[in-house]
Amino acid sequence: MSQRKASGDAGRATIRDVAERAGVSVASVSRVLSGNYPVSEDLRRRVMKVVRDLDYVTNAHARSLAGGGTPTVAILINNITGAAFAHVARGVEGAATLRGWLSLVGTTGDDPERELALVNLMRQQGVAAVVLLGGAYDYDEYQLRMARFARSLDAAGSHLVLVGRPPLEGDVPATTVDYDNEGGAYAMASHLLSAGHRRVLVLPGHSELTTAQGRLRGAQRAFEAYGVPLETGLVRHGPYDYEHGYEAVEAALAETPDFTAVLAGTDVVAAGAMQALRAAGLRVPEDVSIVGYDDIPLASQLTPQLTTVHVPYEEMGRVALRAVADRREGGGGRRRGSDGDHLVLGTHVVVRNSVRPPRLRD
Amino acid sequence: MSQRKASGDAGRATIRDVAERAGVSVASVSRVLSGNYPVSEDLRRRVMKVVRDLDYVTNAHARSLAGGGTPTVAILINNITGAAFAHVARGVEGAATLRGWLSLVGTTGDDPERELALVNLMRQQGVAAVVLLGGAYDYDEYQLRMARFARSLDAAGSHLVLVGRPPLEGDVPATTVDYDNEGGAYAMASHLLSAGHRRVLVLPGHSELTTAQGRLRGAQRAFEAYGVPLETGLVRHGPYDYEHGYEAVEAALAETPDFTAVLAGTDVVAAGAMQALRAAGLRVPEDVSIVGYDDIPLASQLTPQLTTVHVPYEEMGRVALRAVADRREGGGGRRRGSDGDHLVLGTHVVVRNSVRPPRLRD
DNA sequence: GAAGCCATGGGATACGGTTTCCGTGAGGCA
DNA sequence: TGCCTCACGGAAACCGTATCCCATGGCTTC
Repeated sequence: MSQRKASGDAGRATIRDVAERAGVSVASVSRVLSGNYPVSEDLRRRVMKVVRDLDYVTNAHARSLAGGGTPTVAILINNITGAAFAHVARGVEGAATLRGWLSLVGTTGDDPERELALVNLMRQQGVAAVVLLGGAYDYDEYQLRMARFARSLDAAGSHLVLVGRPPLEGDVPATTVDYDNEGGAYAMASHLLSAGHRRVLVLPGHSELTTAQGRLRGAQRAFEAYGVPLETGLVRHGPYDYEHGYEAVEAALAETPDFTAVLAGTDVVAAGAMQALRAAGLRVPEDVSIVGYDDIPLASQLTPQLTTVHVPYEEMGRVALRAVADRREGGGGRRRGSDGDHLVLGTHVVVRNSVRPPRLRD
Repeated sequence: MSQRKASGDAGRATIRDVAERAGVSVASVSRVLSGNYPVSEDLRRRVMKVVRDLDYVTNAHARSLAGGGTPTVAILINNITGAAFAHVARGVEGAATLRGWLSLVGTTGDDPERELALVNLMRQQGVAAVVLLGGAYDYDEYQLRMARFARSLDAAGSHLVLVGRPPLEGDVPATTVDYDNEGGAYAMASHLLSAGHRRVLVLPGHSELTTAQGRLRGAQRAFEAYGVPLETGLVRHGPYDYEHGYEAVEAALAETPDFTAVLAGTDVVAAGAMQALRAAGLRVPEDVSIVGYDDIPLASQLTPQLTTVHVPYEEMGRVALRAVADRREGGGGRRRGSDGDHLVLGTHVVVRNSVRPPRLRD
């Protein structure tokens, strides 16, 4: 009685159960199912019937242990509810599905501990790649940390992909998919400047976030190009959220109320800024112009619709997955440091209705 | 030379490599790592040193094949960029992480084929549970399809969880986590009615979507309770998106322009409706009131901030995971059809600034 | 001082597939 | 008719880990 399983067993059916019931060998069942070996039509029919009867599916763990198995990509994200990240995730997931790959997802909540734990967890899972989403904090430790991740994953036959953050320095086995962050900010600021705005409230984001740094740099370059000084008193740092946009505008209205436009680091920040302006009795765009960054759906759902910078988030996700898939098929023998390790996608300004030439206020 | 692996091997290190290098048996390494068996301090130190040197992590596939392994929950979602779904996903993922569980995610894109493929894929992965997110289309086939999924997963030792849709009929091994959809709509409609609105444009959603049906039913009940007829000419069905909200209001303004409020099936639909009203020169809420449903962040980011129905999406996700975790620990021997199989969470109206008493228009 | 016990470590086996290596039967050609 | 080849089925060796069972050594106890 301690044989194999009892017959009326509740657990899942094994390939042996199928073989036995079909009166064939285990190998034959495997061959029918993987289809990489010629089998007679009769055998195939017999096996498939039992498979349907038993509602059998192969055990993915056993399969990948034995060599086969579905490639899996891990998506690590700060906050799954951020619209931008969600779009990248969709790009990755969509492209993965297209190739029959699986997607694991984990959220780090900006916690380095959790990030480390997740990377290790994904390493255990033997994922083909780990995709890290979102801007990074530019601490000294960061570079070392990522380099360690990259090498660790590389040694395990996996691969690190950074999306939406600057590439790692030195000879690190990682791929970066980035967008022209600074260029977008340059174009956006130029748009405001060419409309005649000179005193612009800038809300770039956290000063230590790489994306915020790039956006601020782009704006600065545009101001320089126009020969307009970017007053430091009109630059306010803070998190990429609605509350920050609201409060920053409130504070600015109290301290330096003579700005005629707001250059927000994010569409969500722009939404907060817009609300605060309205609360103060100012109209958008008649009294104050506003622009955002990201071009998430919110941008076109606000009234007025927001002029903003389009970032190809979903495309970035697709590109990221394609990069790892190619590398995996190409035998991974690519030399490091080659161009394929750093992909940059373009951004562009989307003009909607939130910008007008400035007009004097009382 | 055809022994095991070459020493300078590029693949990941195995437990045997660790054992060999530490001069102990494989069993000892396993015991040190899982920590469920007494080992001497000396042994632990020796093993851990080698583990660090080799940067070894256990192979999750082998582990789960051998009996151990991290439980995994699969989240199946129509569209990952929907804010509501994202919040449920966050709830599930957060609760999963808290317990050391892993989260797989897949998007179905409303395609039954893909849904089936994903359920099977998840079955192969041996997931502890499959969580299906979002409203369902009330076709005849649906009940059968879900019942088949439920039994199939149940037979494989997994479990189906439906979130945000009505429970399955009959004796089906599935858990449902739902919210008081109809009650929320009833309260929301009552809010408008008690403000004095009588002619209300209702945009419930697709007529075959279960959530839309519930929201319409709730509104109807409220109108009945107030003794006000709900005119069918003022009910317009359509998808839950911004464009539908916009177009429905445009059409209504052309055909039946005497409504004083809009009861939107979703916050996003409300955003579209709001935009269309503005485009027609109407003010919100002075000329027309608007209410939404879902209470996604967008609702409070619009101007004016939207009065809407709060749905505890994230909480639902947490509850869903807790349900499967409990069932798994409780030995799964629960009788079916008991109360634990259908959980309903409450909804409530969140009053913001998008409703005013009606006033006559020209 | 000897016997028994507890604390540890090691060897073997099972988990569920894939795949290689053979064996065997059928069919073609001389 | 006999031999060789081709095509497919079956047995067994892994994949990497957990765990059961047993051996061994030191220590307690009589």
